[in-house]
Amino acid sequence: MWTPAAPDALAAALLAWYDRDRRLLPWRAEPGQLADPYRVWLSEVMLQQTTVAAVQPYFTAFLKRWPTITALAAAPVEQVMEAWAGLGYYARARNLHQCAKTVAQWRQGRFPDEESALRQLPGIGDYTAAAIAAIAFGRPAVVVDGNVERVMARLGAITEPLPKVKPRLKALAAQLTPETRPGDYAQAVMDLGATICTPRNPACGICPWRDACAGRAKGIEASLPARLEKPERPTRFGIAFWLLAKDGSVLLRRRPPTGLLGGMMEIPSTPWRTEPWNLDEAAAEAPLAPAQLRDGWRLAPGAVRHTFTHFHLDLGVAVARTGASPQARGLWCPLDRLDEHGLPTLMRKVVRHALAKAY
DNA sequence: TAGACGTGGTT
DNA sequence: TAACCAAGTCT
Repeated sequence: MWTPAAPDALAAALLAWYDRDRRLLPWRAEPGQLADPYRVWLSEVMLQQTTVAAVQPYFTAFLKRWPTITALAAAPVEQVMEAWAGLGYYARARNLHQCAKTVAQWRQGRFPDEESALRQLPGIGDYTAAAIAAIAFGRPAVVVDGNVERVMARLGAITEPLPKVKPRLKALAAQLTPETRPGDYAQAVMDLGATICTPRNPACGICPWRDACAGRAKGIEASLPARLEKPERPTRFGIAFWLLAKDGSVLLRRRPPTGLLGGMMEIPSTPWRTEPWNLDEAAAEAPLAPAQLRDGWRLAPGAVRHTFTHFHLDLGVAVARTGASPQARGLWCPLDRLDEHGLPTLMRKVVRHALAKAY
């Protein structure tokens, strides 16, 4: 296995680059300082599989609304879900709130300062536990995210594919992790991956590790890390029901607490299945029986296309009107108050489609 | 353990 | 345009 000739020198070079070129982000402390654990935790959870640009406004809004972990713990989970709407991976919001309650109730609002204890909290896995231990508590934890995996694969010219090669990449990362300023070091490697050692067109010419990089020396850096082929994404079909009451409100419903878009509000719809639906067949799944509708269901032209991690969704929108606001499983919501429910992006697309095509 | 789990920017 | 993939975790 390839090993760096002088790991200490590499870490030092990276820290020097970081001190000069680091990005200014609202959750970061000054170089050499430890950051507030609450901010570190909140930002790291938001940053899971999510870009810095997407996270920034949410981080600011959360911190303003819930300045401490105790305040967050005291909030109803529905409000946390609503504030998270649009960020994706909604189990994170539920776990975030559960974690806040646990730390507030059992630890007086103070996070554990060790990786192993952090790892026990909901929503905190290997990466996040190491990141909090390093960045908020100065522990020399080995922080490995997608950036670090890419940087290590290139630095060591490691060509075996992910995910099998993860342990090797972590072992290399461990060799390089310094005892001094481990939090700054962790953020520096991730910054390096995000800004220089990028997935495509890495800027090797300005990389502080260019002279040590075995991948660059072999000219194979752009192809690393290798990955196993992913199965292709199937397409699923559904029909959403845009049901308008006489007073102009529409019917919403809350999804089950776990699973896809778990706990979020939605426009009711048929199940999402592999076969397309025809309107008559779909109407049997509607939240209101045909007898209670003024006319029948009418299919709006076009459809909403949305891509999830593991499938494409083709969602038609059926429209109908009804009398007053009859009993239905769900919540009648005035059109101008839809925002207050924190609809996930897919459901915002359905709203936009209905408003554009159905009036 | 491999699949479920969102979204938006980039190419 | 469609594929790729980003500061992962959970089951």
